[in-house]
Amino acid sequence: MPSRTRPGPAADDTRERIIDAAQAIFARDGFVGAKMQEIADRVGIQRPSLFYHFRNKEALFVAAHEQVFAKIEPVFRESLAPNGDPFVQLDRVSRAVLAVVAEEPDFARMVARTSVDRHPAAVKIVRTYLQPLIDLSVDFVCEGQRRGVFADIDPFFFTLNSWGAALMYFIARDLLAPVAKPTHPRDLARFTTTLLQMGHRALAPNDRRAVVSQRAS
Amino acid sequence: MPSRTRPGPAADDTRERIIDAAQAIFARDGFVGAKMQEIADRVGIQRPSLFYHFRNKEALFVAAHEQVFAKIEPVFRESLAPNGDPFVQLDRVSRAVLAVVAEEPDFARMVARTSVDRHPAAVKIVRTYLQPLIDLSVDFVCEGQRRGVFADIDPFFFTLNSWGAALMYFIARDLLAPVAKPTHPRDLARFTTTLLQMGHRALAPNDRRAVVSQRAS
DNA sequence: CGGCGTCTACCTACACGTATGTAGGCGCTG
DNA sequence: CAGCGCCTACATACGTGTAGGTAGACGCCG
Repeated sequence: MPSRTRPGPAADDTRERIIDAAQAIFARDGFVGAKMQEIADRVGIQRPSLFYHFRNKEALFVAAHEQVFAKIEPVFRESLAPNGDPFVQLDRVSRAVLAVVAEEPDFARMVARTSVDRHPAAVKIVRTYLQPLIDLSVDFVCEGQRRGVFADIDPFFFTLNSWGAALMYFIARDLLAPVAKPTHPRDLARFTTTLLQMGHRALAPNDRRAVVSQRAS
Repeated sequence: MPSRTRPGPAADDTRERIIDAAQAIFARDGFVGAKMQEIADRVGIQRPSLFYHFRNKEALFVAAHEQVFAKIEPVFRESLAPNGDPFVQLDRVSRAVLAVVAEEPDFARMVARTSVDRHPAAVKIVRTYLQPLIDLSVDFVCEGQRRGVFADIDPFFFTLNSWGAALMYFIARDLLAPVAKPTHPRDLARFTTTLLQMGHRALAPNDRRAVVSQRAS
């Protein structure tokens, strides 16, 4: 437990460096793919020393994810704070999350990985840290729908759609287009937000005829 | 290679069943996470028998993905065939892909996994099978932009955004909401298409004022 | 103030489980 | 009887976690 009375001066630093290294490795390789040896190498210590700081691989996995979600959660929660105009909230959360993710691309990969992985360790992370954020999103959409501002589509689907759209870019970018020009996060936020806003406006309860006519064609 | 002169009556069937099982396991666990033992169990044969049909794990991995992309690729390519109205193409490809994916959820997970995984085996799959589809999407957006129909945003970003939005639902659905009511693929396609259409219309070169005014607020 | 015990942080060496891939045998079927 | 398809048994490699040891910092106490 972190409630150590007087931790050695260097030890605390090492613990931090282990978590940082673990984040990068786990983000890239997932729980099973990640090797403790590589994490140790990156920190510059011997592998068994990791077990001095963390009980086992899963404990390190949890610690690494805890740190990531601890950074994302407040940003997310504040952006979705009640505001009056759901579209303003949508705009805020899109920009805020993209800003965080843009400077720490590992974040996006970790979130994506835990979503895809069915390994018990990953599932536990999702249940504990990701699910609440998803719920928050879903509640937000529901509230917007209750007020008749958002379209009457499955809020859960809408939420996942949005998350997928936002995350995919950072996940696949360096793999698929190593030389792609780095789009500024501001522009990404602009497009994503606009996309979602327009989608919702188009499907909003009080203006649904456009969609119906499209489907009829 | 599948060019076997006269495969025994049962052998060919077994090979098929191995690939089917492998698809499910690889989709769930990725290359490293998947265990040959579990694949063999599911087929109902002993593990070493897998090596009679496939040289090694990676060969099976490739075969499983080959089959998936072989089903998706033509659907995708035909939907994006030149048509005149890019929005019609957008609509077609969205519906077509979602229809395929809806009846074979493993497809979505395999595509997502290979995108996230950095394992050499997965990277090779992406390079060989996924990259061409991505390129096709990017070309489609570029063509739409050249004609002034689509907004002038990074086509690569737009493509990944769309893929992410479409895939995420099927990836995370059963994990995050085991009891969510099953939305009909038709409705998903409707929402996704409309979202993208509206986003593009809103950002289209000849009507960009709406966006600018939104950003100014 | 110097010697002692102890704690931290790390090391080397190893035990153990598990996963892939191979060697060789056996039965069925054309 | 030949060979396909599958089996049992095994070789080998790798990855986690443990046992136990060591160097140095620090408090303490005679």
